[in-house]
Amino acid sequence: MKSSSRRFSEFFIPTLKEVPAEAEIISHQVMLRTGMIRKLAAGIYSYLPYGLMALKKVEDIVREEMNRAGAIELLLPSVQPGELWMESGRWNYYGPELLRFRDRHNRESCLGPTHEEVITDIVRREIHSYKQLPITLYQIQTKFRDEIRPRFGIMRAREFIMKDAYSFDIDEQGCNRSYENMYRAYEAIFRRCGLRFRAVEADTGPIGGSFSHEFMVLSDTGEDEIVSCQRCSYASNLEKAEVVEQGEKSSVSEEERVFQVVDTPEVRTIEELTSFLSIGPENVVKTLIYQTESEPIALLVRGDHSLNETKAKNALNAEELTMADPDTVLEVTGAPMGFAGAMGLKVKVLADLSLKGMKNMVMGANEEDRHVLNVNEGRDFRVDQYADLRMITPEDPCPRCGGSLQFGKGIEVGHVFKLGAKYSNALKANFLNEHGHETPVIMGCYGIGIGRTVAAAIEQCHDENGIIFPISISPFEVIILPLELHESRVREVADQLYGQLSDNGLSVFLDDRDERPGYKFKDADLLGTPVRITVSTRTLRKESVEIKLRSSPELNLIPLLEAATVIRKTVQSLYDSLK
RNA sequence: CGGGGCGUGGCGCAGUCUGGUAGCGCACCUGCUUUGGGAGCAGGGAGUCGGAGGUUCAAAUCCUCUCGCCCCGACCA
Repeated sequence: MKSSSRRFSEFFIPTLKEVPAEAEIISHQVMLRTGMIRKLAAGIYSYLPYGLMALKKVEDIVREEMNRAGAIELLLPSVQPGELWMESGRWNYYGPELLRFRDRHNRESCLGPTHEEVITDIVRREIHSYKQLPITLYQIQTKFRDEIRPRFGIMRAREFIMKDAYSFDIDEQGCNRSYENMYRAYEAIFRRCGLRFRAVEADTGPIGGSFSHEFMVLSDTGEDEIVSCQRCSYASNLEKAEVVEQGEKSSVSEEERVFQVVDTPEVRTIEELTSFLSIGPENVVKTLIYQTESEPIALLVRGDHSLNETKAKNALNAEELTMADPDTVLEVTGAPMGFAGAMGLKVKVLADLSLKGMKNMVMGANEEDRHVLNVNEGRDFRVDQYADLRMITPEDPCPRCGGSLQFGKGIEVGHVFKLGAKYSNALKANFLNEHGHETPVIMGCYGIGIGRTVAAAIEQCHDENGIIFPISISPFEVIILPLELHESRVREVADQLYGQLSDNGLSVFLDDRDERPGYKFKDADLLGTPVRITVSTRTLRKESVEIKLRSSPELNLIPLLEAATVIRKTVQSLYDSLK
């Protein structure tokens, strides 16, 4: 008998009737109610048996697809020496998210939030020749990131399980192939998990690297905003989405009018300004004073646009970018916040492309309670550099094909990066190429949040009664509910079916608790097992059992003699639908 | 870290303003009845009221400090 089959009475699934107050989103609520997880501390969870089973289902799919793609599994330590992080330069860069401590010998250590350093260390020690490349290594392991604010249960925990893979190639072309290969494996993985997802272009963040895609599960509870093209396959994280400036703006051909200062008492925001002056926000230049790690700078965007800090950071090549505090604003502009303008600024000025050539704009006068009208670049202020600095809007066209864009939310469950030689250079992971030259290995890295994938699946597949598991990640494939345990025939048939299906390799959950029918139905719905079999005196009167899919309200009777076969086929067809 | 909120049997909450025997629903245990959508009756067990200090004849309740958790923001796979 397959060991994954279980009897409720001999298993441990502590279900909850009421929703714990701490849970906000559906997946968190339902994972607590089904007894999948329990919280130990903020962002730290115990996985109870039912939750662990779901995690393992996802892990198994990930392993199969990674192995199929030629990746090789290993397991790296979670405690890592600080030394290695100092060598890569991330000891200082990573910040408080990296949980650091000293061991008894007073050696700096940390809990691994990711494993580029460790894996690169292995490769630098063991790989010396192009003949050993390419290679892709992966692990499924617990990570720790000391998040400022963990939330949504397992969705954004401090301790979490992640599959991380790292590819090593002799050159860029090879790395691109490895990247492609992983990208395709990811598509296969999430498809098999029964998820509606989209791969989007993304910023690389602190992991670094040259380009990257995020795999987003489409869900309104997602924390990331994504845009996708309705016509072509373009999809992107909102913060990464390029804006293509199209055509000439109406005001570009205008005559430059006479510069004019106006009194605007207590008018600070764009809304206040546009209603005070009765103009449209597109005629206003927003002057934002920011602070990088080295200097204050001014960023200009149009009044109806918002600044994309990621783009600004990249355009400036800055490591840090934060809104300047009121004192800095006063120092740079000579005015309190709300009246900043670009005229006469000593700091570097970057402007969004949409402002290029715009005439007779309105901006702050760098003087309290004053704005200026008819401001023109060149004549009245200077721009050091034009760049794509703003957030894309629903009015903007697709940067690839010009089609219209759709905005939505997503949960990031996977991320693939092309790292290039960032870590191999820092850690001197070199090999000898076929010409005998020492060359850095070219790396890629690829993560999947295992727990987050389970949570995202629940977020996407549920109804008011509980989970509707895609069969591929459901802890059990079939749940059997014998309704009247005191009836020996009911119990016998249920037991027999349980044994028979289990022997056939199905994972079956037998609810053999002496509970009333309603209670069992509710729990079965909560747990979300795809196929439900009910055995009762009523069904046995017709020498049948009842079959119902969790995903459909339809009830059907199947004759006892055919039951096992029909159930097997039903399960199989559910798997087939995920291919 | 800034703003807001909450800590009272396992879970969900009332009681705190106005100090005076610690309560309700669910869950749990025993018995009987009940059995197709979270049963009924009867009986029962279970709480340092987050912690420390203080005020008071008397503190869940008032004061001070502290810890934990949740939400919003900044941050982030």
